[in-house]
Formats: sequence, C-alpha cells, structure tokens
Amino acid sequence: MSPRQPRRRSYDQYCASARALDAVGDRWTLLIVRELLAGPRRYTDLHADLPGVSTDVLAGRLKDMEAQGLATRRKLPPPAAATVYELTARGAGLLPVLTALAEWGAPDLADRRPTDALRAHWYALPLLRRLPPTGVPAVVDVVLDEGVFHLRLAGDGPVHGDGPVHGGGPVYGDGPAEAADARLVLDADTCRELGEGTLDVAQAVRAGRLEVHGEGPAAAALRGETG
Amino acid sequence: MSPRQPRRRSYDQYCASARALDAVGDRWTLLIVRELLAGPRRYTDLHADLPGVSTDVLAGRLKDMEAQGLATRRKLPPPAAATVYELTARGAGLLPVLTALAEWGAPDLADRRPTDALRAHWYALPLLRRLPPTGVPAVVDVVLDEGVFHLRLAGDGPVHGDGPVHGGGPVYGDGPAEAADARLVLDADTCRELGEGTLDVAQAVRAGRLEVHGEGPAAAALRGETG
DNA sequence: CGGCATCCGTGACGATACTG
DNA sequence: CAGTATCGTCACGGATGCCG
Repeated sequence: MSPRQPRRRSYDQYCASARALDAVGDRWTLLIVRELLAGPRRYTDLHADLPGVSTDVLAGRLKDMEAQGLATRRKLPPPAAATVYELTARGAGLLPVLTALAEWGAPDLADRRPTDALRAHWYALPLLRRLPPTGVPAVVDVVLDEGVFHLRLAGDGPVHGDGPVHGGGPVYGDGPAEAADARLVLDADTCRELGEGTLDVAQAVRAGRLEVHGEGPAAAALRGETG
Repeated sequence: MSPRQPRRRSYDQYCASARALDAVGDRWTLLIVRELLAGPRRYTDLHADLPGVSTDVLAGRLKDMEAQGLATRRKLPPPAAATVYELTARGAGLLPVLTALAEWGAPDLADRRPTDALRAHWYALPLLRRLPPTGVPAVVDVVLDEGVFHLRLAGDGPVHGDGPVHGGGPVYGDGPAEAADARLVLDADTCRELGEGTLDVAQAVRAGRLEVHGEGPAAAALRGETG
C-alpha cells in the first residue's frame, strides 16, 4: 500500500531555526521562494529562472512545498490553460528570511563572475530594505540596462524582518508594472551599491547616477523631498 | 601538488541571496553559527550540542567556515590548552538570518516530538526579537526547568535584521551570566509562546506565568514600568 | 509544449572505527 | 580531545522519455 514515504530528513531539534531549516533548508527551496515572491509562475518559467536545477529536483521541491503548505498549484482559467505555482501566506512569510540573506550576501556581489546567471528582478531583494519610506503604498519600476523589474512598497518604510509586508500579493516582479507610481533609472553597479548600503538614494541622485521619474508623493519621497 | 580542490558547489547566480546560500546554505552550517553565537566553543562541545552531525561533516564545515572568513580557530593559553572556534564579525553578521528563520519557524515548535533534542539556549533566538527595549545594555538570565541561559541585550529595542547588534561578543550563552541585570523565571511553554509572539512579557507577568527579578532599570523596563 | 518520471554517474552525507 | 579514514547510502545534476 503505502509506497514507503521516504520521510523528509529532519534535524530533530526543538529549536525554531532548526525547524525552519527542516522546512526550507534543502538546496534550491529558498531560491524557489525567491522566484515565487515575484508572483505566480509556471513550472517552465521557474525552471528557466533557476539555471542549474534539474527537472526532477524542481518538481520534487514544488511537491514538498505544497505538502508543507508553502505553495499551491492553481489552474488558470481557459484559454490560458496553464497551471501556476503560487506562495501561500505561510510561504510569503519567508520574505524576511530572504531579505536577511540578501543583506548579508550583498557584499559578495562585488565580484561578478562570468559564469553567473543574471535576472533583473534578482536586484529587488537587497533594494527593498534600502529605499526610503514612501509614506504611501507605491509601485516602482526599476530600469537597468540588464532589464526592468518593479517593486511593490508598503509605504511604511523599508522592509524589515517584522513579518509579511502587505496583503500577500507579490512583493516584486519581472518587467514593468502596469501602473507605476515612480520609475528609477540607473546602472547595475549603482543598483548593487544601493543594495549593499554603501550608497543611498539621495547620494545617487546627487551624483547623477540615478534618475527618479514620477509626479506623485511616492516619487517625491524617493527623491528625498521630505517637506 | 594541489590535490584538486573539489571547489565548493555554487548556484552561480548574480543574486545576493544566492551568494549567501553559496556560503551558508549547506546542511548544518547555520546551526553551527547558532552555536557559535553563544560564544567560543570547542569542537567536542559543538559536536555535543549538534546531535546528528557526523564528525567529518562538522570538521569539514568548520574548515569551510574558516576558509570563508566566518569563523576562526584559536588556541587557548595553557593550562586550558584547548582550541576553540569563534565567529568573526562577518560570521556574527548572520544573526539577522537566524532570527528571521527562528521567527518563521517558531510556530512549528507547537508540536514537540519525543525524538527532538533540546538545549536551553535554543530558546534564545526567538526570544531576542520579542523582549521589550530595556533602554540600556543588559544581561538577562532566563531560568527554565530545562536549564538556564542568558541573553545580552543591546538596549535599543528588539533585535531586528539591521545588522550586528553590538560590539561583536556573544549574543547569548548557556548557563547563567556572571553578573545579570535581570532574571526571568518561566516554564518552557510560556517561553515558547513568548518567542512565537502570541504572548508578550506584560501579559505573561500579569498571568503569573513569568517572574521578572532584578532591581535595575533593565528589569523595570522588562516588567513594563515605562515611567 | 508543459509537467513531470526514469535512469545513471558523481558527490555529499551519516555512522562507525581508528589515530596523534 | 580533536579530528582523519573508511564505507554504505542517498541526494543531486544531467539527459532522456513519456503523456496529457
């Protein structure tokens, strides 16, 4: 009958961090979460944006994540008859873990190896913690030579580790948003330094390395017009 | 000559989170960091507090961490001629990652399996984020039936993900501190609920589930005497 | 074409034994 | 005490095949 559930490997420690690592400590799992934080994605898109993962491991991880309540499969209504994977609230709650990792790992981006894959929206996580508070929920397009992505800011300051930021929708996404409140134009290295924290938005604007477009209060706040 | 360095496996992605996982994503690494956040430890002590890790994996991880600048080996002066492992500043910078993981994983502590190992200081990480600001640096002993540990609070509020908290010394430790500013006495389940955030210190005191001993301002702040 | 399942070679992991 | 040596097992990565 039961075809021998291989029983997920556990640290068997009564420790909150160990429990978290039991759930998401496997190779690739947190990077799949990173992709799904950009919104619902199809299997093939995930596979394309996770270069190096093998098909069976990706399928297995998605199955594990579904079994643990981190993600769900959903079938889109026709004619777009595709199945997409989507984070649950529990899965989206991993955002603070990913931002903490991104903040710690940002200095390592100083050396860009020729073998490194790159997607524009991978710049989103370090940036989320570094943008000044907009005071109001806002969607910001970020335009790099390498591509365009967008951020969804809650308005009440940078994203810290204090739980999910807003409703539960995607926190960032690939490509431009439908209706953005502001648009940032900068080069990849400026974006890297912003994410690392060695440069802030006001400095970058003053140095001519960053253009902030937009008319609303969010764009003004990003420019530093606090009055 | 060079016996072919097997070259650490990398995700090869130009992404801050992926870079961090390249460094600390291997099994056991973050739990070793958790142990070393309690201060310098000997190999045998690490092995004792990481039940399940095999000796060669532990040795290998410590070597990797040393090579990556996360930890250092240090030989204690005689007569205590033992070698201890100690986090570097870079390694200690992983505290926000571990607190984010602990916060996310805390709800999973609701079911305590009979196979789970337990060390008192494993309660420290979830607690660090949940104690009210003491206003002043303080050392707090926490007394459970299961054992005693202590926390070193910076004073400026709970530990968020905004970088290292204070100087760089241990953030918590096993057993009582030499000179504690306050002493908390509670049972394990109360400690778990505090860490989970479903209960706060003031509530626990009022419910008679937590005693806060001590005379100084830190103890008063923990009691909620904000005046 | 999207979503896997299968097969296979390699390397990482876990337990035990052993050594300076 | 602080690891190294050895070995069986399993997870991973890559390629291919199947099936709606």
